[in-house]
Amino acid sequence: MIDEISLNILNILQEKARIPNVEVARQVGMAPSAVLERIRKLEKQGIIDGYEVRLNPEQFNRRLIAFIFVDVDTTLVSASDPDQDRVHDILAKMPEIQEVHDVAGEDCLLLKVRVADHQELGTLLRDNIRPLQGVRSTRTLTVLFTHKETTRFPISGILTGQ
Amino acid sequence: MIDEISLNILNILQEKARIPNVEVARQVGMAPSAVLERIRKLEKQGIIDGYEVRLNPEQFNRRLIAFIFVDVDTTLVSASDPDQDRVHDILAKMPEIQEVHDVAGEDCLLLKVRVADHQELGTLLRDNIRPLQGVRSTRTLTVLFTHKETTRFPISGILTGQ
DNA sequence: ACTGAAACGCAGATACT
DNA sequence: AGTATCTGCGTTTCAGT
Repeated sequence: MIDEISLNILNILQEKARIPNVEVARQVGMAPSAVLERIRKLEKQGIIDGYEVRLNPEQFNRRLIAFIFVDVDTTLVSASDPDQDRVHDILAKMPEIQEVHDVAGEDCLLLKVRVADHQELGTLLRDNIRPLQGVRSTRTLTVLFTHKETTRFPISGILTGQ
Repeated sequence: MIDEISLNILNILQEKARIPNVEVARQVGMAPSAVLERIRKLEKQGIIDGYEVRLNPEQFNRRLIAFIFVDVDTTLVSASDPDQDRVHDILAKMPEIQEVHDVAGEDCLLLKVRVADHQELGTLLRDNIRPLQGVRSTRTLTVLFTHKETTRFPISGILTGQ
């Protein structure tokens, strides 16, 4: 279980992760050493997975988001050399591909990619995705406008595995 | 434009954002004050958008990811009170919904949601999404397994708007 | 735009409650 | 699991280059 204080600390860090420990302590009204101990514990328990810098995709010429459904022939893949990487592993290694999911009911993978423009998307599909062994077909949805995009989710005290 | 040193700093912060400034300075071989100045500048330029803590969804009972296509009747919405929030604004305010995109070619919205289980997904669809004015239908894909999920993207010196 | 010095504030350890 | 205290170290400002 996780208590109100730790929840509070996590909420503060979700707003702005790169702030001094004392500042967190002030906001929760505790001694810095106590807060530090709690944060260390949350990290060790795997509740806190890490700290990331959020970069502006626009500024790095990554304006286009696309979702790609990849129809994979799994029988073909399992029949080949078992030592070789599976399609999803190869895809996961490509830096433009941010997400690789197995989805239910469609017998395929769903990718989220972030590229500069439609030309780069075309290149990625033609040169890196379609030629993969086991890939039967792809279907691509490009994003026109993004209204919301966050990794945050509501946090509450109901913790599992505690 | 952005130079090699700033690129280096950003890469270090992408690995672990909550590290001391001196540590970054050591890794890039510069004085802490110089690194601080660069980071402040990157923040002010909007290249660095913020710093986030990465929380483990498993530990907060958010095991299920779903992608939901929401077919929206835009004519109906524009005919109603123009002051009222649009469907995508209402959806964007729901904390379980992490992403709201307009997608090309389907005349609909694509949502990414993160919930506890299929029951919670059902509740979200039935009580919060389908009743919205203008929502014609929804189609949901649930994720069976996630092979990769990151917000990182390759960064290079080719900056725009500089 | 970077270095180095100095003042200040924080981190992390310890002892104790 | 908390506070109080202390030392060493990091942060931040500023003058100089």
